[in-house]
Amino acid sequence: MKKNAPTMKDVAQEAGVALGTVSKVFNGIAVGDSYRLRVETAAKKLGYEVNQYARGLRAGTTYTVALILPNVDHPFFALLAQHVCTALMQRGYRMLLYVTAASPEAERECVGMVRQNKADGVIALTYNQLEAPADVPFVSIDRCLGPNIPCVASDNYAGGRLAAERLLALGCTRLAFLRIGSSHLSETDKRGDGFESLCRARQVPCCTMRLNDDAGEEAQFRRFFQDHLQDGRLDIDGIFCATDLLALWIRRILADLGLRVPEDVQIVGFDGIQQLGSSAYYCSTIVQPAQKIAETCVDLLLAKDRSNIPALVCLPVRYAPGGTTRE
Amino acid sequence: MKKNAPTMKDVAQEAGVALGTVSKVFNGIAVGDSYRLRVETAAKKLGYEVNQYARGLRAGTTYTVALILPNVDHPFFALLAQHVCTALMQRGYRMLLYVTAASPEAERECVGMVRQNKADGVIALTYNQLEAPADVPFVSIDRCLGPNIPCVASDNYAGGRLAAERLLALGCTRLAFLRIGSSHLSETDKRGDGFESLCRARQVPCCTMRLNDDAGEEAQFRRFFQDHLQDGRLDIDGIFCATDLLALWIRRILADLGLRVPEDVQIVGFDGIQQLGSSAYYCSTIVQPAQKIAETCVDLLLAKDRSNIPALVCLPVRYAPGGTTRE
DNA sequence: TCTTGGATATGAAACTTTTCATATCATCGG
DNA sequence: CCGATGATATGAAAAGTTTCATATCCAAGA
Repeated sequence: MKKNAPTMKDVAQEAGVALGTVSKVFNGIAVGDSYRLRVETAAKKLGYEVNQYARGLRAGTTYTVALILPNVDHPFFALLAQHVCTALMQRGYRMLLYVTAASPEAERECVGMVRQNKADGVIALTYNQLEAPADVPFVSIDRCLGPNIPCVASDNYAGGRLAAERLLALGCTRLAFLRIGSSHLSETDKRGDGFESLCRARQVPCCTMRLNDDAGEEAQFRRFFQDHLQDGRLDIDGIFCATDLLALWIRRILADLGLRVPEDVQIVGFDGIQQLGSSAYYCSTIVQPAQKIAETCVDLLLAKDRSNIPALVCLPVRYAPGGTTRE
Repeated sequence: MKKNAPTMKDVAQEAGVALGTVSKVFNGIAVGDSYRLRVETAAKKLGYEVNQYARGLRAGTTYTVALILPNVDHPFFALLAQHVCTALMQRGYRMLLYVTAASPEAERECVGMVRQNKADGVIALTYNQLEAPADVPFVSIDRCLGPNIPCVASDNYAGGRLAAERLLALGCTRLAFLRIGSSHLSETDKRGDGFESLCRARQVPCCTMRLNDDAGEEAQFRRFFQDHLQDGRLDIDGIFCATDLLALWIRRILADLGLRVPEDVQIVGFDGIQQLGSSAYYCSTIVQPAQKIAETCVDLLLAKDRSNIPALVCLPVRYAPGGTTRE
């Protein structure tokens, strides 16, 4: 921090106006034009900039929002972080980023850190159910945390149905839903619900594999596919993976087993990350509207009128086909 | 921000001690044990937490560092952001993230925003040469900004040499270096220098393609390869791409042209992003030590003794081979 | 001309912390 | 037993802003 930075007092003196007038100018409050001009030129001359800490102390508003994410090297989370950051900056706010590695303690700690006075609001995507503070505006992504905490998510249920619909439209007749990790009661769980619901409605066989994330994931998947392999042919021809990253993984396992995508099996992922869109993979995906999610979170958080904030906002997803030309 | 949060005064009253004593307790200054205990229990009872804004105002230290990046949905930048965030949190700091979209104005604006008083220090990776403020600790990544601004980077030159060495070791005899965008005078330019230097030393032919990033990139690449294509065979058998993302792109163009990787052409990228490591691509990469870079930046920024800060820190890279089994 | 009203500039108070000069206390050497 | 010493608690001042009650000004209406 600069040592002897010019203060409002300096600007006021330079401009020959009162302290309060300078304050008004920098807060966009009505001030006579001649005054405004004098203040602005004086401020420019002195190189004055508002001290956010003094402002935060006095006014209680810091123009800072905290974003809490499990990590940011997952492509979807990175996208989210970027869009939240941009949306905030457009509105004159800055973003404090916390990464938790999905550990419950870290998540609680992060919420604690922003709890009292380190941010005007919090946007969080947590893997664990935690108690959101009632005393700071809070928006949750992908998980309902409580009656007064709005939750923003993709329409995961519709996304799951869409995935099934598209696989069927592609001619698949025996579907599977694959996910990793035990249910953590988030909105994302509804992907599977939607998928299975459509399968039931169309009376299409659908098997589900929920994988523990604690041990030997890859081996479990290999066994799963070997169980479904008969005479070198898979008795599954359409797979819906709960995330794109999982889709990439599955795709590689299938390749190792000598199965071709999309000729032998069709794969649909979920997230809409760039890599999967690459035609080299031939996987389709259900695209989450990352930018829309980010902007919705920011708008909800910064809403002046906090009287009727919705409990859950589901945003529409879309289907993006994979590449169609074989390498 | 919480409305009527307990203050130090409340804690002091509750504990029956002076204000200054409470302050000392929260700043780790020597205090009698009985006093410390009383303060701590009182603080816990009241749910008191230090108000960072009052502290920032009075003490001038905010325990906040700004990270300025062109974007965060590039896998390498995401990795960097994550490691910087973690390193800062471990040291009791928090991270303010700014994304600039690489625009010169946005970069200058971001530096301006943190200039006076919004952060204890700045870590920046900028695409444009800009004037770093002298009044706030500043560390630059991948670009030397001035005599008093330390720059942290991978050893790009050695990385370029390593790439050439490995391609030759794989049996390649006619190499090419591909990069996108005009030189922007950053450390990353040295990748090409190192690569070409080793080619010269070994007397291996090496052509370089620098691509303007303003128009028809893909078409330019296609033409480049078509110019080098004779009777369906490429007169290049080893390609070094300046970044992994470019490598992925090139790989796809080659596939479209009917060329196989790695049978017909070997590709080495640079960055060490996860996706390229995936065996589905058969591209090798020069891995940048993202975590080490992040930690070095943070340590340099937070160094108490600012008397002998190095001007440039080059960190060692390593070679990571691509997948070896064909799908 | 005098009053009234609206608009806007003024300056002191408040926000919560850290810092620093002063006050207090116990200990120790003489 | 007394004065000096070192350690540590105390409380006022200061940091730069916003807010609010008050003061000022100018124009309009009587």
